[in-house]
Amino acid sequence: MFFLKELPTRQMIRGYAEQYPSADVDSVEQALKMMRQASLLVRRLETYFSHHGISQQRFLILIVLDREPERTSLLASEIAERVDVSRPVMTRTLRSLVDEHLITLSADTSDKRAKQVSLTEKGKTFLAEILPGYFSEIDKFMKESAP
Amino acid sequence: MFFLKELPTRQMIRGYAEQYPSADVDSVEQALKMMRQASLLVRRLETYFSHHGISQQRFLILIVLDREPERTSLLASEIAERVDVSRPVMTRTLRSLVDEHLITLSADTSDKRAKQVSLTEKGKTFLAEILPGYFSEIDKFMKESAP
DNA sequence: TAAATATGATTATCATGGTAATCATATTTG
DNA sequence: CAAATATGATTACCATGATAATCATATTTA
Repeated sequence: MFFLKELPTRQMIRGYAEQYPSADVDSVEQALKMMRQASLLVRRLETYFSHHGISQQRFLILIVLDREPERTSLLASEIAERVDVSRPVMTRTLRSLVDEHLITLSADTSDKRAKQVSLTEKGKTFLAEILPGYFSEIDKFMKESAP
Repeated sequence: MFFLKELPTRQMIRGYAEQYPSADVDSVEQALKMMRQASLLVRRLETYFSHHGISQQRFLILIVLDREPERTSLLASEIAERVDVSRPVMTRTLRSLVDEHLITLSADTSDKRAKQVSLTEKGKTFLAEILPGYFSEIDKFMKESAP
């Protein structure tokens, strides 16, 4: 992440922009601000999650499973693709969710390599409990940092 | 980080917003987009840095040292404060920068606990080499993701 | 000033991100 | 159809974030 408090000055960006005339000082400055803001929000949300014994990554997996109305399960690789995280990370994170009984894994009937992942009832309930607070944390953050 | 590809739908956010009327659907949606965008940019920059044998964190330390015109060194704790990262992370990262001869550490004369951190000539040169590419990566990213 | 508290840095430990390599099974292709 | 290739999942290993505890030294306070 990117927590730098004092961003590079416009002056400094301009100095480098001179060497690379295509670089737009405003858009670089905007990008740096965006990374800082997003990092602060992620940190805030991680704190929220930690108070509920979960993490952003585990939360996103639950969300992705819950959001699939026409399917009762997804492959681990499908979740990794949607959450956009590497498969080894997925393997590890799914294990921790199984340990907490928030999801279950089952063998795929047509592909012996694959694993189907489903939300448990506990997982659904838990998600429903923490989601309002999640949105409310985001909302609070945005109101605080508004100009 | 936050890489979720398909963000929660407005519909879904609205559902939770109903329970928490203070939550503004637009600002929540904007926040989710911001986290995703920033995460993608951070990932892009980490790739850039890895091609140069450095990391975002190590880079930011060099930047902070370089940006202090009236001082030749900063305390480790001052850098941690500016980069907004925990001190144990700072200790570890400074060690790797020393190993690569990009900074030097020296004892503080007035406080025996403290360590002064300075950029080496190699550190200054290296920073000057990678900075233009850094800004240009950001600029490219912003142009790509512009509407 | 002696005791209590605070601070700079570090160590130990844990969580979570990544890539490379591997295993098992599917799929494609010669 | 056998060999080559691709894919789902995992293991091993490394980087980087955090907190708690510790050590040494400063500073405050009783």
